[in-house]
Amino acid sequence: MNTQTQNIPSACGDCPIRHRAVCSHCDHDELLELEEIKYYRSFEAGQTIIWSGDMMSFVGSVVSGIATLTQTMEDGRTQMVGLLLPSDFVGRPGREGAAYNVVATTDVVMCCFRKKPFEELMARTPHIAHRLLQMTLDELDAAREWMLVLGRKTAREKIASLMSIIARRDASVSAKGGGGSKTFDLPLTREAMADYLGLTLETVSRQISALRKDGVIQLEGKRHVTIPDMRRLMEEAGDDSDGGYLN
Amino acid sequence: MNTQTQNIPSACGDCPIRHRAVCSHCDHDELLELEEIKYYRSFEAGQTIIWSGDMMSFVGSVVSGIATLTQTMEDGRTQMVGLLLPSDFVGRPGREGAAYNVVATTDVVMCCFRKKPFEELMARTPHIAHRLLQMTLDELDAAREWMLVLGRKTAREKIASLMSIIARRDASVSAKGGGGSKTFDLPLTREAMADYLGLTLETVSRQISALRKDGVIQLEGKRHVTIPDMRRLMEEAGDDSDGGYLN
DNA sequence: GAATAACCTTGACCCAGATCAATTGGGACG
DNA sequence: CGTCCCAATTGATCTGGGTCAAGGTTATTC
Repeated sequence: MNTQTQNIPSACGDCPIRHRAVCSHCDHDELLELEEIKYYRSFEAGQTIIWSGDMMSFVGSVVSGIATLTQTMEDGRTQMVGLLLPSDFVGRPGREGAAYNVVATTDVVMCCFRKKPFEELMARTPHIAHRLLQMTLDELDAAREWMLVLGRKTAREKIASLMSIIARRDASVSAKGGGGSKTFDLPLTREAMADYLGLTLETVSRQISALRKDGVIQLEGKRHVTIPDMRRLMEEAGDDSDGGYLN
Repeated sequence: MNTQTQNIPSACGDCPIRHRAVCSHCDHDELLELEEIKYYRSFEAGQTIIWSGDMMSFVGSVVSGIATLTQTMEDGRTQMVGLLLPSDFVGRPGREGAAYNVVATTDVVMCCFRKKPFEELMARTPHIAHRLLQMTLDELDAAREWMLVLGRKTAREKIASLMSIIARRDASVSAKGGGGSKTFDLPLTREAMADYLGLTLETVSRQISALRKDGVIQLEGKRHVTIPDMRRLMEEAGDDSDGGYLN
């Protein structure tokens, strides 16, 4: 029952992603121009936002909710290639067709721009182009990080890596700081995690159980996760521990 | 013994990558500015060009030769996350440290720019920033393509995918066109292929032998490959065949 | 509150690819 | 010409994660 009213910002000044999205470097005048051509769209959980191969008439930013980028082979094997959180950019200026499926995992609100006007605006507005370059470089880094996970990590390390990534950008730090205990809700089903990690959903389930049994994570219900010790989790993920991520 | 003289272009006008690199959209004046701050560096096969974690004082383009981007875990597992061919860009404007190892696979000549001056120039020169955005978006697409390979393809499909990628951008089309027969030299050792594909070198060797036995590829020596039928190779790679790649 | 349907967990078995190990082939060099 | 070295091949065996199958949990609907 997805009847919860999604709060759609009226003006860019109120926008929750104002300072992280493509528009974050824009000054007042540029923002006014953007405001001219923007419009909001809502999508329900499960709905496909863009079909791979389709013409793409708009680009935009995720305002709220979570979406995934996936690639699928003819025989149905699918691989997630991106996880879109609020402020992430969708679409590719300067290209006609979409290369991936974009699917709403939760209810999603997007701030859209028709592609043509946006491209023209971008040509005139270095702030936007520059910010988009930054964001694209960040995504490229994330994709390469993920290639290491997919190519070389064990199933257990993969799960730990996923938990650590979600924890780092999604989590609320619990009251008793100490070793850095964090809590969050998994935004993905077991199957979606499997598609992200190049595993089967059974293996995902087993490894989550194993990490729970070993005390690396705690579960309440199926989705609510607590990480008692981030450092421990990072070790399990095979990451350069002590990499300075603690907070 | 790598004593072969590497031909270093003297002026940008003579440069073999003039029309594909970051500078490809530059007009005459912009090119002059770039020419001011550029310098060439040569690296021998096997030499590390940039160490992960090091300060990066320059950015630049590969002029000739082949280099790889790799990530390594503490226990030695390594994953290649990029293959740099002539005209590819190295380095990340707006970031201090290098995130990956860059290693010369063959002798390499690079056209370098000190980072600071390049960043300033970029801020003044939309043509460069725009071209860099394009190239970064292309790399991101390639990385995501590769995530599907790493996460979901079998060893045989992985090898076929690698062959098909190298063939598509590296190959000379043989005289008798027909089904599109192609020939090229593998620029990578079996071990490097393994690191690219998330496999062991033994598995790479076995699968190459299998594809040879099945007539999908032909080998002369260990490196020289002929693809008698590109369409067949694409099928083996599990790619959307008939995707319109034939030529 | 029973029925349906997602989603998740757990078990038993199997196989693709890893691991360990031996051998081959092909330059470069004395 | 032999030898040294390194890349590559091939074989034998092992195992992590896939596959197939059987429940278990919640939430939603009537």
